[in-house]
Amino acid sequence: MSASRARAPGAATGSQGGGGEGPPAGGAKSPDKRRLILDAAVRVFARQGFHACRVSDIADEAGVAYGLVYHYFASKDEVLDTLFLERWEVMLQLIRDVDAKPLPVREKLGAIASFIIDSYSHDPDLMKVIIVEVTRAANSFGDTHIGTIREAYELIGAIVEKAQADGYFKPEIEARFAAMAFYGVIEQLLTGWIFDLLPQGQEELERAKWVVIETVCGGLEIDAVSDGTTAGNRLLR
Amino acid sequence: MSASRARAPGAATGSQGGGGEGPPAGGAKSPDKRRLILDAAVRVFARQGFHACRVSDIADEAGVAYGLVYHYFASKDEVLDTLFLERWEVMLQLIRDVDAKPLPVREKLGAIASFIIDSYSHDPDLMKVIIVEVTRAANSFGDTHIGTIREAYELIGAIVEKAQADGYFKPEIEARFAAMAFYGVIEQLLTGWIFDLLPQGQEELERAKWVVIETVCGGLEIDAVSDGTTAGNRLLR
DNA sequence: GCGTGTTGACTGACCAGTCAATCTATTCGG
DNA sequence: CCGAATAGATTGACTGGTCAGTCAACACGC
Repeated sequence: MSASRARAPGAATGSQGGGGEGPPAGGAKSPDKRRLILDAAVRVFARQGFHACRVSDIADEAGVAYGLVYHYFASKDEVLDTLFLERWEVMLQLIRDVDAKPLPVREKLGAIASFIIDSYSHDPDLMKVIIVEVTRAANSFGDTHIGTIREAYELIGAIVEKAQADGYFKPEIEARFAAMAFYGVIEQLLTGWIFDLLPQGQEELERAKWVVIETVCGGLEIDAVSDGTTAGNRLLR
Repeated sequence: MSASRARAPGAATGSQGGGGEGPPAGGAKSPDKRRLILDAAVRVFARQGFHACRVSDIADEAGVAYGLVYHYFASKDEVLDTLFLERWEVMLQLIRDVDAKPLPVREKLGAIASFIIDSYSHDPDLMKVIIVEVTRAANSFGDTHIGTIREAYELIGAIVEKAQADGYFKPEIEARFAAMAFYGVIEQLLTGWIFDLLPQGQEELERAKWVVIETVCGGLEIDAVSDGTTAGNRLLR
């Protein structure tokens, strides 16, 4: 119906502190059913996929009645929209913050790669859902959020551009392409973990951060220590 | 039900020569309705997405009766399976062929990147469908074809491994990771074109091949002329 | 006794897949 | 050569099941 409703004003990440499921116990209201539904949806979407699951699966997983899902969300779509936007917004903010700091490119891009990989490490299901059902779904959801997704690419592109202007990165590789390449490497690694094509111990994830930077920056940087000696030996088609 | 049927033994790419739609006219049989349906499905899947389209949309697009789709294919799924396998098999063969030739890594990987980008250039809709509906769909189809998809990664990984053994690529970046990175960059560029986030003239596509190689190989290769001087300056956390 | 939260049975639409009937081409006996 | 028999291609109305979303009623705090 009326386009997007955009609930969830603040960041609202936190909570989820303790472990148990059980009833409220404490004094305050019941622990935000809305959040309960959202978290359950992540699990269900990750397990069965957005299209293959029913709204009742989400309700069951959350342990609430079917109708309550529609009390908090206008539609099944809105549940996914909310999950995506909530997380993507956090990432956009991180990129902006990182960009604002006076750091070398390697560290800026490293911080972004780390954030994404840590996000996966912290909540693999959520990242799976975002990537599989939104980011990579050119039809349906990808189309709806294309503007938001694009913003991330542009922000990264701006970082690359600045690095080029400062003489750290080769100017002949267009910044937009470089940004896509950088993001593509990260997303493909996540995909590898999601599909279980790549080993995913804590150690591997940590090492992957280094690999991303080493691979991409290595190719983007002007050769070596900018000593002048080894510059432009084999490139320049 | 019974798993895969795997029609389409040969490659069977070609056909589709002339332009017009109209009735057969000539003498021979009507031009392979099966192919007609497959080609129509590509267009419909690309336009509406696999889940959002109805089988009747495919039949309409192909200009055949609804039931005929089921004469040639056991299910809607099988149509997509066929499209994917048909194309992926061609790519796997190309990678094997390239690997068998005695070429420098840059040229091997360049040939693979070129093939994929040319495939997109030649039939964007088909590549869009394969990437969006299969390759990146961790649930449903991605799951079904995971083995076939993985084969491509492994083949590329083997190329990287050999390059490492020959001393062209850094041994400290695991070959499997490097292969994912390489493929990830390409897929993300295609995604950029599919979503219209990146300019896509013939010139851009051609240039992209170079960017992929320059970026990835640049990061993977042992620094410059392997002089020993600039090695391991800032890495090794 | 009002509003927010909560329940779950119900409905209306939608669509994958079926099937009996019709059409077309090819074979073959006479 | 012709017409009957056979097999495959083609048609589209119909069915059965599934599910997103609705709604009337109930719970409960203030």
